[in-house]
Amino acid sequence: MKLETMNIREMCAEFDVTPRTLRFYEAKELLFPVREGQRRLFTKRDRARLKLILRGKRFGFSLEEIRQLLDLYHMDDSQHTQLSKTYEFAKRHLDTMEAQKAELEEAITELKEQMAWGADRLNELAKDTDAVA
Amino acid sequence: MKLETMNIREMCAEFDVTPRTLRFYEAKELLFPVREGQRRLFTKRDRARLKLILRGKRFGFSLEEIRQLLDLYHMDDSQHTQLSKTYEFAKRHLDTMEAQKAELEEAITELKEQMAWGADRLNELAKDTDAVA
DNA sequence: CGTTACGTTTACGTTAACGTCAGCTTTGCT
DNA sequence: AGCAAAGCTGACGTTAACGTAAACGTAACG
Repeated sequence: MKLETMNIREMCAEFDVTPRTLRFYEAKELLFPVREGQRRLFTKRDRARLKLILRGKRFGFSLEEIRQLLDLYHMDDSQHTQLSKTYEFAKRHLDTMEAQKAELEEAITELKEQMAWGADRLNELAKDTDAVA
Repeated sequence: MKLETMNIREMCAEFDVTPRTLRFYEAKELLFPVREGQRRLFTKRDRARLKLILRGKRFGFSLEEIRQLLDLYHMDDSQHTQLSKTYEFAKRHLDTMEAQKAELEEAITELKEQMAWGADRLNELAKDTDAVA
């Protein structure tokens, strides 16, 4: 079973992106599909990376930042000398993510407060309408 | 005390942005500084909005999305007819933020796992080095 | 064996979010 | 009065992240 690979259409369908996007990510060295003739075949590794790429984008990271981060999830023993450096990078990244989480929680709280205020206004309006009716 | 307003320099200093950015945000109707002659004076309201703008950016929202969201924090009684609509919009936004929070937590967990793996590698390397030494 | 469908490369176009620069006012200081 | 600093308004430049279109390859299908 060599169904480990997917063609470009299948990738697009699974991740809801365009072919252009996948080719663009390859050009930027975010993905490394193998070739069958001239066609691209995306491996399991590419799918794992793409998932991380899209997630990173949702968090507001640039593709360049994401490219660096991807290495964190592909550390292997061939990178002994870089491992320590990569680990430090990961740690910093973790810090920013936890900061982001804290800020997000604050934002959620504030928004909820605003919505409570809005709900009160709506209730008052409803009461007025009832009184008139 | 009319120190409620700040000039453009003070704003830049406080929020670490350039004058160009503030003028740009005004052009995009994200900020509404009053004018003293031709100069801009940023009010407390502008500062509150800018804070939200910058936060929104850190979460990966576009300025246009942010512009819509800003109204949520400035609902007043002059918007009776729009209040309900705005409230629904806020609710959807809250959902996306909570989804984002969930995803962020997942990402943090995964990254920690990767780092644990990396820490193990580093420990092994240290042991090998000790054995040789 | 033609044509339809899918894929490729190359290259120019587009949008968002500012950066940068030129030229004009206004203000504060001397 | 003179002049530098701060601010203003265009207007063009720039970068990231793709979109879009042209021109070509090739594999399967009727």
